[in-house]
Amino acid sequence: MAQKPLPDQPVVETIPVAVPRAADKIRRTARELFYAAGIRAVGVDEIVTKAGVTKPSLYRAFPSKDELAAAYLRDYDAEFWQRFEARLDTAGRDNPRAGLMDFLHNLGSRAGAPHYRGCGLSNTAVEYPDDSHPARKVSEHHKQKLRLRLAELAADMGADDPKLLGDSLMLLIEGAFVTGQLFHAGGGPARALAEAAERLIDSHLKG
Amino acid sequence: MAQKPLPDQPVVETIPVAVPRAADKIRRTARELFYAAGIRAVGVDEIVTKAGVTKPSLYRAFPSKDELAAAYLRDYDAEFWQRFEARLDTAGRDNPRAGLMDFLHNLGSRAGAPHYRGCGLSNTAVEYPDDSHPARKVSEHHKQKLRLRLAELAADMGADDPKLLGDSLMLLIEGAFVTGQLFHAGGGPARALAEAAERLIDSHLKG
DNA sequence: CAATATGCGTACCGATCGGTAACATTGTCA
DNA sequence: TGACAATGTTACCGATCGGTACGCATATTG
Repeated sequence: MAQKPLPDQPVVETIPVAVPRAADKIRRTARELFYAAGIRAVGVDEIVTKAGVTKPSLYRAFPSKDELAAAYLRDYDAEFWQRFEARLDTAGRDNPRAGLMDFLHNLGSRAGAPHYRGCGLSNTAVEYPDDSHPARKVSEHHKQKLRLRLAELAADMGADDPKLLGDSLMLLIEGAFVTGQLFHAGGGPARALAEAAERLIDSHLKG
Repeated sequence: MAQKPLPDQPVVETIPVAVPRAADKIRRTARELFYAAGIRAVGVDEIVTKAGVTKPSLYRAFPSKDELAAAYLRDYDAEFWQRFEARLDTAGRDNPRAGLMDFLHNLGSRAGAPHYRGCGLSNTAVEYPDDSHPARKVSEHHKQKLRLRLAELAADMGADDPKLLGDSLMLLIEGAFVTGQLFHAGGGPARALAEAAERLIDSHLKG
Protein backbone atom coordinates (compact mmCIF):
# COMPACT_ATOMS: atom_id res chain seq x y z
CA MET A 1 0.00 0.00 0.00
CA ALA A 2 0.98 3.71 -0.44
CA GLN A 3 3.23 3.25 -3.42
CA LYS A 4 3.33 6.94 -4.30
CA PRO A 5 2.45 9.02 -1.21
CA LEU A 6 1.25 12.56 -1.75
CA PRO A 7 3.90 15.20 -0.86
CA ASP A 8 2.22 16.47 2.27
CA GLN A 9 1.51 13.00 3.68
CA PRO A 10 4.03 11.19 5.91
CA VAL A 11 5.93 8.39 4.25
CA VAL A 12 5.02 5.07 5.81
CA GLU A 13 7.53 2.33 5.27
CA THR A 14 6.26 -1.22 5.29
CA ILE A 15 8.57 -2.98 7.70
CA PRO A 16 7.75 -6.66 7.92
CA VAL A 17 7.64 -7.44 11.63
CA ALA A 18 7.18 -11.03 12.73
CA VAL A 19 3.62 -11.19 14.01
CA PRO A 20 3.35 -13.91 16.66
CA ARG A 21 1.29 -16.82 15.54
CA ALA A 22 -1.61 -18.04 17.67
CA ALA A 23 0.31 -21.12 18.77
CA ASP A 24 3.18 -18.98 20.05
CA LYS A 25 0.87 -16.67 21.96
CA ILE A 26 -0.77 -19.68 23.56
CA ARG A 27 2.60 -21.18 24.45
CA ARG A 28 3.82 -17.99 26.07
CA THR A 29 0.61 -17.28 27.94
CA ALA A 30 0.32 -20.86 29.15
CA ARG A 31 3.88 -20.69 30.38
CA GLU A 32 3.18 -17.67 32.54
CA LEU A 33 -0.11 -18.91 33.92
CA PHE A 34 0.98 -22.49 34.51
CA TYR A 35 4.10 -21.41 36.32
CA ALA A 36 2.42 -18.78 38.48
CA ALA A 37 -0.71 -20.68 39.50
CA GLY A 38 0.00 -24.32 38.75
CA ILE A 39 -1.32 -26.37 35.85
CA ARG A 40 -4.45 -27.73 37.49
CA ALA A 41 -5.47 -24.27 38.64
CA VAL A 42 -5.49 -22.82 35.14
CA GLY A 43 -8.29 -23.58 32.70
CA VAL A 44 -7.98 -23.54 28.94
CA ASP A 45 -10.54 -20.74 28.74
CA GLU A 46 -8.35 -18.49 30.84
CA ILE A 47 -5.36 -19.27 28.64
CA VAL A 48 -7.01 -18.45 25.34
CA THR A 49 -8.66 -15.33 26.76
CA LYS A 50 -5.40 -13.92 28.14
CA ALA A 51 -3.59 -14.90 24.95
CA GLY A 52 -6.13 -13.07 22.82
CA VAL A 53 -6.99 -16.14 20.78
CA THR A 54 -9.81 -18.65 20.71
CA LYS A 55 -10.19 -22.18 21.95
CA PRO A 56 -10.14 -23.90 18.54
CA SER A 57 -6.74 -22.29 17.92
CA LEU A 58 -5.44 -23.98 21.02
CA TYR A 59 -6.72 -27.37 20.00
CA ARG A 60 -5.44 -26.96 16.46
CA ALA A 61 -1.92 -26.48 17.84
CA PHE A 62 -2.04 -28.87 20.80
CA PRO A 63 -3.94 -32.16 21.04
CA SER A 64 -4.95 -31.60 24.67
CA LYS A 65 -4.36 -29.48 27.76
CA ASP A 66 -2.07 -32.17 29.12
CA GLU A 67 0.09 -31.98 26.00
CA LEU A 68 0.13 -28.20 26.21
CA ALA A 69 1.40 -28.58 29.76
CA ALA A 70 4.09 -30.95 28.50
CA ALA A 71 5.09 -28.42 25.85
CA TYR A 72 5.29 -25.73 28.52
CA LEU A 73 7.68 -27.90 30.50
CA ARG A 74 9.80 -28.69 27.47
CA ASP A 75 10.26 -24.96 26.97
CA TYR A 76 11.01 -24.60 30.67
CA ASP A 77 13.57 -27.39 30.49
CA ALA A 78 15.31 -25.82 27.50
CA GLU A 79 15.54 -22.43 29.17
CA PHE A 80 16.85 -23.98 32.36
CA TRP A 81 19.77 -25.68 30.65
CA GLN A 82 20.51 -22.62 28.62
CA ARG A 83 20.97 -20.52 31.76
CA PHE A 84 22.66 -23.28 33.68
CA GLU A 85 25.31 -24.02 31.09
CA ALA A 86 25.78 -20.32 30.38
CA ARG A 87 26.88 -19.78 33.97
CA LEU A 88 29.28 -22.69 33.76
CA ASP A 89 30.72 -21.27 30.57
CA THR A 90 31.17 -17.81 32.06
CA ALA A 91 33.17 -19.24 34.93
CA GLY A 92 35.20 -21.32 32.53
CA ARG A 93 34.97 -25.01 31.82
CA ASP A 94 38.13 -25.56 33.83
CA ASN A 95 36.47 -24.16 36.94
CA PRO A 96 33.24 -26.11 37.51
CA ARG A 97 33.06 -25.20 41.17
CA ALA A 98 32.97 -21.48 40.45
CA GLY A 99 30.35 -21.99 37.76
CA LEU A 100 28.12 -24.06 39.99
CA MET A 101 28.51 -21.65 42.88
CA ASP A 102 27.57 -18.83 40.56
CA PHE A 103 24.38 -20.70 39.74
CA LEU A 104 23.68 -21.42 43.40
CA HIS A 105 24.23 -17.83 44.49
CA ASN A 106 21.85 -16.70 41.79
CA LEU A 107 19.26 -19.30 42.74
CA GLY A 108 19.57 -18.44 46.41
CA SER A 109 18.73 -14.81 45.77
CA ARG A 110 16.00 -15.53 43.24
CA ALA A 111 14.36 -17.88 45.75
CA GLY A 112 13.93 -14.94 48.10
CA ALA A 113 11.98 -12.84 45.63
CA PRO A 114 8.45 -11.85 46.67
CA HIS A 115 6.44 -14.13 44.40
CA TYR A 116 8.96 -16.86 43.76
CA ARG A 117 7.31 -20.08 42.69
CA GLY A 118 10.20 -22.53 42.61
CA CYS A 119 10.86 -24.88 39.73
CA GLY A 120 8.00 -25.45 37.33
CA LEU A 121 9.21 -28.97 36.68
CA SER A 122 9.34 -29.95 40.34
CA ASN A 123 5.97 -28.35 40.95
CA THR A 124 4.40 -30.38 38.16
CA ALA A 125 5.65 -33.62 39.66
CA VAL A 126 3.85 -32.63 42.85
CA GLU A 127 0.67 -31.82 40.96
CA TYR A 128 0.68 -35.04 38.94
CA PRO A 129 1.73 -38.15 40.88
CA ASP A 130 0.86 -40.45 38.00
CA ASP A 131 3.89 -41.40 35.91
CA SER A 132 1.82 -41.75 32.79
CA HIS A 133 0.95 -38.06 32.64
CA PRO A 134 2.81 -36.44 29.71
CA ALA A 135 3.78 -33.38 31.74
CA ARG A 136 5.19 -35.45 34.57
CA LYS A 137 7.24 -37.47 32.11
CA VAL A 138 9.01 -34.29 31.02
CA SER A 139 9.60 -33.41 34.66
CA GLU A 140 11.08 -36.78 35.56
CA HIS A 141 13.32 -36.83 32.53
CA HIS A 142 14.63 -33.37 33.36
CA LYS A 143 15.39 -34.26 36.96
CA GLN A 144 17.27 -37.38 35.95
CA LYS A 145 19.36 -35.29 33.61
CA LEU A 146 20.00 -32.71 36.33
CA ARG A 147 21.08 -35.43 38.71
CA LEU A 148 23.58 -36.80 36.22
CA ARG A 149 24.89 -33.33 35.41
CA LEU A 150 25.50 -32.54 39.07
CA ALA A 151 27.38 -35.79 39.55
CA GLU A 152 29.42 -34.92 36.47
CA LEU A 153 30.32 -31.55 37.90
CA ALA A 154 31.19 -33.16 41.23
CA ALA A 155 33.52 -35.49 39.40
CA ASP A 156 35.10 -32.58 37.54
CA MET A 157 35.73 -30.91 40.89
CA GLY A 158 37.64 -33.97 41.99
CA ALA A 159 35.18 -35.22 44.59
CA ASP A 160 35.99 -38.52 46.23
CA ASP A 161 32.37 -39.71 45.82
CA PRO A 162 30.93 -37.67 42.93
CA LYS A 163 27.51 -39.28 42.93
CA LEU A 164 27.09 -38.69 46.63
CA LEU A 165 28.13 -35.06 46.36
CA GLY A 166 25.94 -34.61 43.30
CA ASP A 167 22.92 -36.02 45.12
CA SER A 168 23.65 -33.89 48.16
CA LEU A 169 23.75 -30.78 46.02
CA MET A 170 20.52 -31.81 44.36
CA LEU A 171 18.81 -32.06 47.74
CA LEU A 172 19.95 -28.51 48.53
CA ILE A 173 18.74 -27.21 45.18
CA GLU A 174 15.33 -28.84 45.35
CA GLY A 175 15.06 -27.68 48.93
CA ALA A 176 15.69 -24.12 47.79
CA PHE A 177 12.99 -24.49 45.13
CA VAL A 178 10.38 -25.53 47.68
CA THR A 179 11.31 -23.35 50.65
CA GLY A 180 11.66 -20.40 48.31
CA GLN A 181 7.94 -20.44 47.66
CA LEU A 182 7.10 -21.20 51.27
CA PHE A 183 9.03 -18.32 52.83
CA HIS A 184 8.45 -15.52 50.40
CA ALA A 185 9.57 -12.84 52.82
CA GLY A 186 13.08 -13.09 51.42
CA GLY A 187 14.70 -14.49 54.53
CA GLY A 188 13.83 -18.14 54.06
CA PRO A 189 16.12 -21.13 54.45
CA ALA A 190 17.20 -20.75 50.84
CA ARG A 191 19.59 -18.06 52.01
CA ALA A 192 21.74 -20.93 53.33
CA LEU A 193 21.97 -22.59 49.92
CA ALA A 194 25.37 -21.38 48.76
CA GLU A 195 27.07 -21.66 52.13
CA ALA A 196 25.80 -25.19 52.68
CA ALA A 197 26.97 -26.17 49.21
CA GLU A 198 30.45 -24.79 49.88
CA ARG A 199 30.72 -26.81 53.06
CA LEU A 200 29.52 -30.00 51.39
CA ILE A 201 31.91 -29.56 48.48
CA ASP A 202 34.78 -28.88 50.89
CA SER A 203 34.01 -32.03 52.83
CA HIS A 204 34.22 -34.05 49.61
CA LEU A 205 37.53 -32.58 48.47
CA LYS A 206 39.44 -33.09 51.70
CA GLY A 207 40.00 -36.83 51.16
CA MET B 1 -31.12 -56.01 74.22
CA ALA B 2 -30.86 -59.72 75.23
CA GLN B 3 -31.23 -59.26 78.96
CA LYS B 4 -32.04 -62.93 79.68
CA PRO B 5 -30.75 -65.13 76.83
CA LEU B 6 -32.28 -68.58 76.40
CA PRO B 7 -29.95 -71.41 77.55
CA ASP B 8 -29.19 -72.84 74.12
CA GLN B 9 -28.52 -69.49 72.56
CA PRO B 10 -25.06 -67.95 72.63
CA VAL B 11 -24.64 -65.17 75.13
CA VAL B 12 -24.13 -61.91 73.30
CA GLU B 13 -22.58 -59.19 75.36
CA THR B 14 -23.36 -55.67 74.42
CA ILE B 15 -19.95 -54.11 74.12
CA PRO B 16 -20.21 -50.47 73.21
CA VAL B 17 -17.75 -50.09 70.37
CA ALA B 18 -17.11 -46.60 69.11
CA VAL B 19 -18.81 -46.50 65.74
CA PRO B 20 -16.98 -43.95 63.60
CA ARG B 21 -19.11 -40.95 62.92
CA ALA B 22 -19.53 -39.66 59.40
CA ALA B 23 -17.22 -36.73 60.07
CA ASP B 24 -14.43 -39.06 61.18
CA LYS B 25 -14.79 -41.27 58.13
CA ILE B 26 -14.63 -38.20 55.93
CA ARG B 27 -11.54 -36.92 57.71
CA ARG B 28 -9.71 -40.20 57.34
CA THR B 29 -10.70 -40.78 53.74
CA ALA B 30 -9.87 -37.20 52.77
CA ARG B 31 -6.48 -37.62 54.38
CA GLU B 32 -5.62 -40.65 52.27
CA LEU B 33 -6.93 -39.24 49.01
CA PHE B 34 -5.53 -35.75 49.46
CA TYR B 35 -2.09 -37.06 50.29
CA ALA B 36 -1.94 -39.63 47.51
CA ALA B 37 -3.36 -37.57 44.66
CA GLY B 38 -3.17 -33.97 45.78
CA ILE B 39 -6.00 -31.77 46.98
CA ARG B 40 -7.01 -30.25 43.67
CA ALA B 41 -7.12 -33.67 42.03
CA VAL B 42 -9.67 -35.04 44.49
CA GLY B 43 -13.32 -34.05 44.29
CA VAL B 44 -15.73 -34.05 47.20
CA ASP B 45 -17.84 -36.67 45.47
CA GLU B 46 -14.94 -39.09 45.44
CA ILE B 47 -14.30 -38.44 49.11
CA VAL B 48 -17.83 -39.10 50.29
CA THR B 49 -18.21 -42.12 48.03
CA LYS B 50 -15.01 -43.77 49.29
CA ALA B 51 -15.92 -42.84 52.86
CA GLY B 52 -19.32 -44.45 52.50
CA VAL B 53 -21.22 -41.31 53.41
CA THR B 54 -22.99 -38.56 51.52
CA LYS B 55 -22.18 -35.04 50.56
CA PRO B 56 -24.40 -33.22 53.04
CA SER B 57 -22.59 -35.05 55.82
CA LEU B 58 -19.37 -33.52 54.59
CA TYR B 59 -20.79 -30.02 54.52
CA ARG B 60 -22.35 -30.42 57.95
CA ALA B 61 -18.95 -31.18 59.42
CA PHE B 62 -16.84 -28.83 57.29
CA PRO B 63 -17.84 -25.46 55.88
CA SER B 64 -16.08 -26.05 52.56
CA LYS B 65 -13.65 -28.28 50.72
CA ASP B 66 -10.89 -25.78 51.41
CA GLU B 67 -11.54 -26.01 55.14
CA LEU B 68 -11.59 -29.79 54.92
CA ALA B 69 -8.18 -29.57 53.28
CA ALA B 70 -7.00 -27.34 56.11
CA ALA B 71 -8.30 -29.86 58.66
CA TYR B 72 -6.44 -32.61 56.82
CA LEU B 73 -3.22 -30.64 57.11
CA ARG B 74 -3.77 -29.90 60.80
CA ASP B 75 -4.01 -33.64 61.37
CA TYR B 76 -0.92 -34.12 59.25
CA ASP B 77 0.96 -31.49 61.22
CA ALA B 78 0.01 -33.08 64.55
CA GLU B 79 1.15 -36.52 63.42
CA PHE B 80 4.39 -35.13 62.08
CA TRP B 81 5.40 -33.56 65.37
CA GLN B 82 4.33 -36.60 67.29
CA ARG B 83 6.71 -38.81 65.31
CA PHE B 84 9.43 -36.20 65.17
CA GLU B 85 9.57 -35.55 68.89
CA ALA B 86 9.19 -39.25 69.64
CA ARG B 87 12.43 -39.95 67.82
CA LEU B 88 14.19 -37.19 69.70
CA ASP B 89 12.91 -38.61 72.97
CA THR B 90 14.07 -42.11 72.14
CA ALA B 91 17.58 -40.88 71.49
CA GLY B 92 17.50 -38.87 74.66
CA ARG B 93 17.04 -35.16 75.10
CA ASP B 94 20.73 -34.85 75.86
CA ASN B 95 21.64 -36.23 72.45
CA PRO B 96 19.84 -34.11 69.85
CA ARG B 97 22.20 -35.10 67.08
CA ALA B 98 21.41 -38.78 67.44
CA GLY B 99 17.69 -38.05 67.54
CA LEU B 100 17.78 -35.90 64.45
CA MET B 101 19.93 -38.40 62.59
CA ASP B 102 17.47 -41.11 63.53
CA PHE B 103 14.73 -39.03 61.94
CA LEU B 104 16.82 -38.36 58.85
CA HIS B 105 17.76 -42.01 58.37
CA ASN B 106 14.13 -42.93 58.62
CA LEU B 107 13.09 -40.21 56.19
CA GLY B 108 15.81 -41.18 53.75
CA SER B 109 14.55 -44.72 53.56
CA ARG B 110 10.87 -43.78 53.48
CA ALA B 111 11.59 -41.40 50.59
CA GLY B 112 12.75 -44.37 48.54
CA ALA B 113 9.50 -46.29 48.92
CA PRO B 114 7.64 -47.09 45.67
CA HIS B 115 4.75 -44.64 45.95
CA TYR B 116 6.27 -42.07 48.25
CA ARG B 117 4.54 -38.72 47.93
CA GLY B 118 6.70 -36.44 50.06
CA CYS B 119 5.30 -34.06 52.63
CA GLY B 120 1.62 -33.26 52.38
CA LEU B 121 2.25 -29.80 53.78
CA SER B 122 4.95 -28.93 51.26
CA ASN B 123 2.86 -30.34 48.44
CA THR B 124 -0.08 -28.17 49.39
CA ALA B 125 2.04 -25.03 49.26
CA VAL B 126 2.92 -25.98 45.70
CA GLU B 127 -0.71 -26.57 44.82
CA TYR B 128 -1.94 -23.31 46.36
CA PRO B 129 0.35 -20.32 45.77
CA ASP B 130 -2.14 -17.89 47.28
CA ASP B 131 -1.37 -17.10 50.91
CA SER B 132 -5.00 -16.54 51.72
CA HIS B 133 -5.95 -20.17 51.14
CA PRO B 134 -6.75 -21.81 54.50
CA ALA B 135 -4.81 -24.97 53.65
CA ARG B 136 -1.72 -23.06 52.65
CA LYS B 137 -1.84 -21.10 55.88
CA VAL B 138 -1.52 -24.35 57.81
CA SER B 139 1.37 -25.35 55.60
CA GLU B 140 3.26 -22.10 56.06
CA HIS B 141 2.77 -22.11 59.80
CA HIS B 142 4.06 -25.65 60.03
CA LYS B 143 7.17 -24.90 58.01
CA GLN B 144 7.99 -21.87 60.11
CA LYS B 145 7.73 -24.03 63.19
CA LEU B 146 9.94 -26.69 61.63
CA ARG B 147 12.53 -24.11 60.73
CA LEU B 148 12.66 -22.83 64.29
CA ARG B 149 12.84 -26.34 65.70
CA LEU B 150 15.77 -27.26 63.48
CA ALA B 151 17.65 -24.14 64.52
CA GLU B 152 16.90 -25.06 68.14
CA LEU B 153 18.36 -28.52 67.64
CA ALA B 154 21.38 -27.06 65.91
CA ALA B 155 21.91 -24.82 68.90
CA ASP B 156 21.58 -27.77 71.26
CA MET B 157 24.25 -29.55 69.26
CA GLY B 158 26.55 -26.62 69.87
CA ALA B 159 26.70 -25.31 66.33
CA ASP B 160 28.61 -22.09 65.79
CA ASP B 161 25.83 -20.69 63.58
CA PRO B 162 22.65 -22.58 64.61
CA LYS B 163 20.31 -20.75 62.25
CA LEU B 164 22.55 -21.41 59.30
CA LEU B 165 22.88 -25.08 60.14
CA GLY B 166 19.15 -25.33 60.79
CA ASP B 167 18.35 -23.79 57.42
CA SER B 168 20.86 -26.04 55.70
CA LEU B 169 19.26 -29.09 57.22
CA MET B 170 15.85 -27.83 56.20
CA LEU B 171 17.00 -27.57 52.59
CA LEU B 172 18.15 -31.18 52.72
CA ILE B 173 14.88 -32.33 54.26
CA GLU B 174 12.65 -30.51 51.80
CA GLY B 175 14.89 -31.73 49.02
CA ALA B 176 14.33 -35.30 50.20
CA PHE B 177 10.57 -34.71 50.24
CA VAL B 178 10.41 -33.63 46.63
CA THR B 179 13.11 -35.84 45.10
CA GLY B 180 11.59 -38.80 46.94
CA GLN B 181 8.48 -38.51 44.81
CA LEU B 182 10.45 -37.79 41.64
CA PHE B 183 12.74 -40.82 41.80
CA HIS B 184 10.47 -43.53 43.07
CA ALA B 185 12.82 -46.30 42.06
CA GLY B 186 14.34 -46.24 45.54
CA GLY B 187 17.74 -45.03 44.45
CA GLY B 188 17.01 -41.32 44.27
CA PRO B 189 19.09 -38.48 45.65
CA ALA B 190 17.33 -38.83 49.00
CA ARG B 191 19.72 -41.68 49.75
CA ALA B 192 22.32 -38.99 50.37
CA LEU B 193 20.22 -37.25 53.00
CA ALA B 194 21.78 -38.64 56.16
CA GLU B 195 25.35 -38.55 54.96
CA ALA B 196 25.03 -34.96 53.76
CA ALA B 197 23.51 -33.96 57.08
CA GLU B 198 26.38 -35.57 58.99
CA ARG B 199 28.91 -33.65 56.95
CA LEU B 200 27.09 -30.36 57.38
CA ILE B 201 26.75 -30.86 61.13
CA ASP B 202 30.42 -31.76 61.37
CA SER B 203 31.40 -28.63 59.54
CA HIS B 204 29.45 -26.55 62.02
CA LEU B 205 30.93 -28.19 65.11
CA LYS B 206 34.57 -27.85 64.14
CA GLY B 207 34.86 -24.17 65.00
C1' DC C 1 -46.59 -42.18 74.58
C1' DA C 2 -45.45 -37.80 72.32
C1' DA C 3 -42.10 -34.16 71.48
C1' DT C 4 -37.83 -32.93 70.15
C1' DA C 5 -33.11 -33.09 68.54
C1' DT C 6 -29.65 -35.22 66.05
C1' DG C 7 -27.68 -37.56 62.08
C1' DC C 8 -28.10 -38.82 57.56
C1' DG C 9 -29.73 -39.52 52.58
C1' DT C 10 -32.21 -38.26 47.95
C1' DA C 11 -32.19 -35.23 44.60
C1' DC C 12 -30.95 -31.24 42.75
C1' DC C 13 -28.50 -26.57 41.65
C1' DG C 14 -25.65 -23.31 38.62
C1' DA C 15 -20.98 -22.99 37.16
C1' DT C 16 -17.06 -24.59 35.11
C1' DC C 17 -14.31 -28.22 33.19
C1' DG C 18 -11.83 -29.97 28.72
C1' DG C 19 -13.02 -30.45 24.08
C1' DT C 20 -15.49 -30.09 19.34
C1' DA C 21 -18.48 -29.11 14.95
C1' DA C 22 -19.48 -26.00 11.29
C1' DC C 23 -18.66 -21.98 9.09
C1' DA C 24 -16.96 -17.13 8.18
C1' DT C 25 -12.92 -14.28 7.53
C1' DT C 26 -8.37 -13.01 6.55
C1' DG C 27 -3.73 -12.61 4.40
C1' DT C 28 -0.44 -14.75 1.15
C1' DC C 29 1.25 -16.30 -2.88
C1' DA C 30 0.86 -17.80 -7.59
C1' DT D 1 -8.14 -13.71 -9.85
C1' DG D 2 -8.19 -17.96 -7.43
C1' DA D 3 -6.55 -21.34 -4.28
C1' DC D 4 -4.83 -22.27 0.16
C1' DA D 5 -3.59 -22.12 4.95
C1' DA D 6 -4.36 -19.97 9.28
C1' DT D 7 -7.34 -17.90 12.41
C1' DG D 8 -11.68 -16.18 14.30
C1' DT D 9 -16.82 -16.86 15.42
C1' DT D 10 -20.44 -19.06 17.48
C1' DA D 11 -22.55 -22.43 19.54
C1' DC D 12 -22.51 -26.51 21.57
C1' DC D 13 -21.30 -31.15 24.13
C1' DG D 14 -21.20 -34.44 28.29
C1' DA D 15 -18.89 -34.63 32.59
C1' DT D 16 -17.63 -32.97 36.74
C1' DC D 17 -17.05 -29.22 39.94
C1' DG D 18 -18.34 -27.40 44.84
C1' DG D 19 -22.43 -26.71 47.32
C1' DT D 20 -27.49 -26.95 49.06
C1' DA D 21 -32.87 -27.46 49.96
C1' DC D 22 -35.59 -30.62 52.01
C1' DG D 23 -37.33 -34.66 54.07
C1' DC D 24 -36.68 -39.18 56.48
C1' DA D 25 -35.04 -41.97 60.23
C1' DT D 26 -33.57 -42.98 64.88
C1' DA D 27 -32.70 -42.01 69.73
C1' DT D 28 -33.23 -39.48 73.63
C1' DT D 29 -36.17 -37.14 76.97
C1' DG D 30 -40.35 -35.38 79.25
